Amino acid sequence: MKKHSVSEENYLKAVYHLEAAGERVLTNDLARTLSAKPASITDMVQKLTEKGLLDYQKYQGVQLTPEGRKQALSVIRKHRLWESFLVEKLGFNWDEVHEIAEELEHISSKKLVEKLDAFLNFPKLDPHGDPIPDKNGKIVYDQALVPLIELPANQPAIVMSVASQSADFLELLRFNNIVLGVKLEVKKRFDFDQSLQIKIPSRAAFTVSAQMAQSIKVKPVEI
Amino acid sequence: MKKHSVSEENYLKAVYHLEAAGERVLTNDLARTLSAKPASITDMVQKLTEKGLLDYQKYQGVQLTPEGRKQALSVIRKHRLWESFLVEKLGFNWDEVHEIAEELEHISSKKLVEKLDAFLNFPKLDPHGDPIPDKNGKIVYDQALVPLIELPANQPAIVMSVASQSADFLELLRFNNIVLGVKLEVKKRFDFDQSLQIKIPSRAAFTVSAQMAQSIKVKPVEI
DNA sequence: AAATTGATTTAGGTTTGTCTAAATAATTAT
DNA sequence: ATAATTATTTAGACAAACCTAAATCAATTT
Repeated sequence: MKKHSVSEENYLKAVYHLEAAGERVLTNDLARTLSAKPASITDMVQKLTEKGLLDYQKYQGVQLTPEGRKQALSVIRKHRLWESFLVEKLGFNWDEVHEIAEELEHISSKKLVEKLDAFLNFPKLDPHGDPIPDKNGKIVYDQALVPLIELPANQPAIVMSVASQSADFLELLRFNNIVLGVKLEVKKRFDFDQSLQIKIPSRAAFTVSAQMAQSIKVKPVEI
Repeated sequence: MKKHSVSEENYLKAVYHLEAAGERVLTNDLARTLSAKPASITDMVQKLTEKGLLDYQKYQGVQLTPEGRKQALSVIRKHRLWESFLVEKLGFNWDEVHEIAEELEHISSKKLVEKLDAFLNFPKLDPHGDPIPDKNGKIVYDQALVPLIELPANQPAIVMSVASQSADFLELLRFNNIVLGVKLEVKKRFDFDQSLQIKIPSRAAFTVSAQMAQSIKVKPVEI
């Protein structure tokens, strides 16, 4: 288990996240998420395939090998632990930690990660509600989570997680005072643009776009 | 105030540490501390001179410019704050934090550094007894420190700082149970090899080499 | 089935930070 | 003062990770 460059780690992480959406990951998708040109992606995935971390086939995109997935999960583990540290211990807001964690996740010391984990009391979720893989890469998803867009009307639910870390998205969340743990209900859905009217107890109702509602994960609760 | 590459930061740091010893810093000295070939040093110091961080003159070595010194101190500040964090909060031993801090010192967020500083309660010294520059690069040296080798016999003193982070050096310190804050006296000096016999209260006396005694900084105390 | 469009790959180039080998300057010893 | 030694610089090369432009493959439309 040697160490990889920052770039290599970012490629593995990107493939991991894109794979979640389904089948093989295409060059162009990687180009978009990594902000690089498709030609550069081809170079790099070939290199990572030679190292046994990806399985690449011309024109057919890539897949993580078991070893590649293990590496990706290790980076994601570090990212989420550092985010937890920044919020829990240093008092950052949850919408300003992603960029910093993008740097911290590449610090290599294994011992550091384990000590950090212990210092944080072995958290299961990061500040955005995403699960933190354990040291063996095991990751526990909450099966009960659904995107807000799929929540039936008048079914109370708790906001558990958000599926994007983009600054624009988090800004809008904050504008609407949506934080993890808040309880809400869908009051109305507008077929025209799929937008939803949302009610949070003791606040005025407001609407969110379909795009927003897609990225907010909630857990329905008993009535 | 733009950001610099990891390599550039390491060059500035190396020049800063070597400058402490006296006048201009020579290519070969940098080659040694940075583990690079002299030819590579020449290239890089030329580049840093063009950026206004170093003042380089052919065959005459380099000096930090005010801007270069400011950058170097910023990196050193981060290094020492992270070392403090690793020891104080994560429970590392002082002899295992240097390598990790070499990576952490290059994390760029200014806000992170200030929050970390506050979290640690604005420490003045790092775990090795070295002063931590403040956010303006101001650094307070304890004028009363002398190398153990210069301590007169039978003059009690407190170990305040060590002038090397090498693993071999720290291992030997540990072997002799020398930690920061410990009180000791020189009992005898052997002219043959300049080695010293040291006594620490309630422990058997032991000897240290001149090389060791050079790197241990102590503060004499009243009798 | 041919043509157009879009995705992907290839070929060749750039920058950063390193290297080796050869040339030159500075220093030290004779 | 000259020779030998050591330090430094120059020149040319290389790997990593990116780029642009051109070529090729795949998918879709007509």
